[in-house]
Amino acid sequence: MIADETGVSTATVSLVLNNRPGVSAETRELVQKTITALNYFPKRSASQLARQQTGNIGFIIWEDHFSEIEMFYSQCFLGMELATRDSDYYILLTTVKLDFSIPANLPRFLKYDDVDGVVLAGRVPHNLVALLEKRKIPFVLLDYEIPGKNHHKVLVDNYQGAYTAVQKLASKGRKNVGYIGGSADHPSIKERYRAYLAAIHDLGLHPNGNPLDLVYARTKEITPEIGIEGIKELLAKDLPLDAIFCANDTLALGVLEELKRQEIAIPGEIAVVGFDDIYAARFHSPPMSSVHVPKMELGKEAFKLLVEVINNPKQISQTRTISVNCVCRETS
Amino acid sequence: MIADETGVSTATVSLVLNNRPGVSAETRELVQKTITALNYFPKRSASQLARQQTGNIGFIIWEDHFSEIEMFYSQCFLGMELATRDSDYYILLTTVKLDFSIPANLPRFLKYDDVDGVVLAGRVPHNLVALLEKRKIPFVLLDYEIPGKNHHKVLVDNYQGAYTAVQKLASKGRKNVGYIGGSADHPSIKERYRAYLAAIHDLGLHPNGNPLDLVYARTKEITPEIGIEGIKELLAKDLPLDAIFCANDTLALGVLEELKRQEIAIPGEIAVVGFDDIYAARFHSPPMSSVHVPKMELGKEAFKLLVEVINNPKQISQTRTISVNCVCRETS
DNA sequence: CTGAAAGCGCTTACAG
DNA sequence: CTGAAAGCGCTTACAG
Repeated sequence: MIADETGVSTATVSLVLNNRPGVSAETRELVQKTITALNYFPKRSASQLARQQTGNIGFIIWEDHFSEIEMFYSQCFLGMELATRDSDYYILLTTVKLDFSIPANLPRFLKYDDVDGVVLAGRVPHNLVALLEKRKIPFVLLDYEIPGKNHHKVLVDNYQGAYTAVQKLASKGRKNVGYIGGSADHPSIKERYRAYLAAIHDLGLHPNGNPLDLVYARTKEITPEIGIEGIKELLAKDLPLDAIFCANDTLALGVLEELKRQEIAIPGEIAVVGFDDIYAARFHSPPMSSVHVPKMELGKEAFKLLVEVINNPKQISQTRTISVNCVCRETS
Repeated sequence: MIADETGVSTATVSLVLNNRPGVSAETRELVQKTITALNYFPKRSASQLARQQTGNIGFIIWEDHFSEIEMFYSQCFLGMELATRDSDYYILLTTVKLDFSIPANLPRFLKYDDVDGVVLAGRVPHNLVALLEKRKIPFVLLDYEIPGKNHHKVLVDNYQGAYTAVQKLASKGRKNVGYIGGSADHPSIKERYRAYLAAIHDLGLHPNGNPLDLVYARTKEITPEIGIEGIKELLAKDLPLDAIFCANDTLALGVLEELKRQEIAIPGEIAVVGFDDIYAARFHSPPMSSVHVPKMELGKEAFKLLVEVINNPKQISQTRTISVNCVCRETS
């Protein structure tokens, strides 16, 4: 079409379309011009076929995560979609169950090899990851990792975030900082807990020398109820307690609710800091202090990493860590 | 590949692949077998190129809607994605701003003609819709309509839902049912309001003969705060009031909050019913009564309609209405 | 620097 | 019922 119009060969048109050398300045300009004049765009399927790529990348997320009120991963997706706009990639979003059987539950785009790479957001079935490895499909994990495995991944700096949060609490004069957490087997939560312990130790925030006295850490799936239970249990101990660091905002929401119910002043008597900075935290009344995680950034970074991996599949596994900071609002 | 293995022509393989007549039972079976044996799948880009289609459908949503805590349209998307799995379509999800300029903000898949059709979820820029019409790209509106225009669309039965809600309230002996709404210019909200008025009239729920006394309807964007304002204003009138129907759950959440603050018994003194049945409604304490909207169904239906439109572009505009029902929980 | 040619892997009339 | 052939619209060596 452009070739007809300009009298140049399609080969040359292809070269300028893909911004490749080997074309004289004049022809390039001529072609360029008629391209914009005719509002021409190359047909995707044709170039894909010729290039032997798909131009798609998959975004896989546990269906529960996608529907969660936190919208953590939806925001990651959004960031990724935004980043994608400057590229030629399209994203294919699909959800999976954690209880994942192959090939029954395999996303279509994996079954039919319709993606050049995949990002896996949050907790995903390990056998899915194993399949990706076996099939040598480039992928990166987003806010998740599999212990003992070396995968490309982008993570939140959970340790730094939690440490900073406790530090801030200490800097405001809090002496007895408790911890409430669920999902203790989750890598991220583990890190946050580890950082809490370290900070308590480093900053001399031991209550009576035994920091575990102010710790409520369970393996159960995180819900506001766990937060409620946690704060109840901690309060029942009747030890000095003037602040709580929660492993995430959902828990903190529960904690706040219970403190309110017991008419304990926030932050007067007890300060509360969460982690993730979800919408509900910012819009809570009073607005909640939390470790802000830049979710869109995470998605963007995952995309960038994935593209690198696609272009250079055998590079060694990379971990990209996104730093975070604690934003103080009215609960601390 | 399959052709080589079986000694049949690629043309024949293509026929069985696409389940088309004109192949003997034996050859068909032979081909079928080696297809599954070799775990073969046709290459998408090749068939797309030959068929002159893209196999993609776009899902366009206002970015604010996508990030809203209600997750209404995310759930629609999910339902659509699920429906899509039995088809050959992939969904390309993208967000837009309401303030939409062409071509600057045109989604890539529209710019490059990479979709066979589009579903527009919720409120979308009207100039975008106009562009779709002009370009003759098949599309369906999901939970939205443009007054005066005849588009393919799938809607919630807002009228029936609202009417039923008021009816239920009446059946429980409520005599003075108020209304609180925002976004009064939104087609769905209008319908709900219209149904409220009709129900009040039909059921003889006039307080003092003037139903508008118990109405708080604003044009402002819906937020819990509008709900708070609304109930405050209604209460200030000091008229008999024993129930509130809210145009949606977000408002109802605000109403509930304010009633609690004022220590008005729910539903003892005032019953509250919302609309949409978002997560936050079900998980509110106490669980909120609401008109349940099957969001995943909506997405599924939109997909089905779109496919029909793609296959038969010149059919006259269809409106598919999804019926809803009021689920009574503890606030009514 | 430029074009002719082959190839990517399908589908679709068209003969036979 | 089946195959040979052309075509879909690009890209990529390869000559010149």
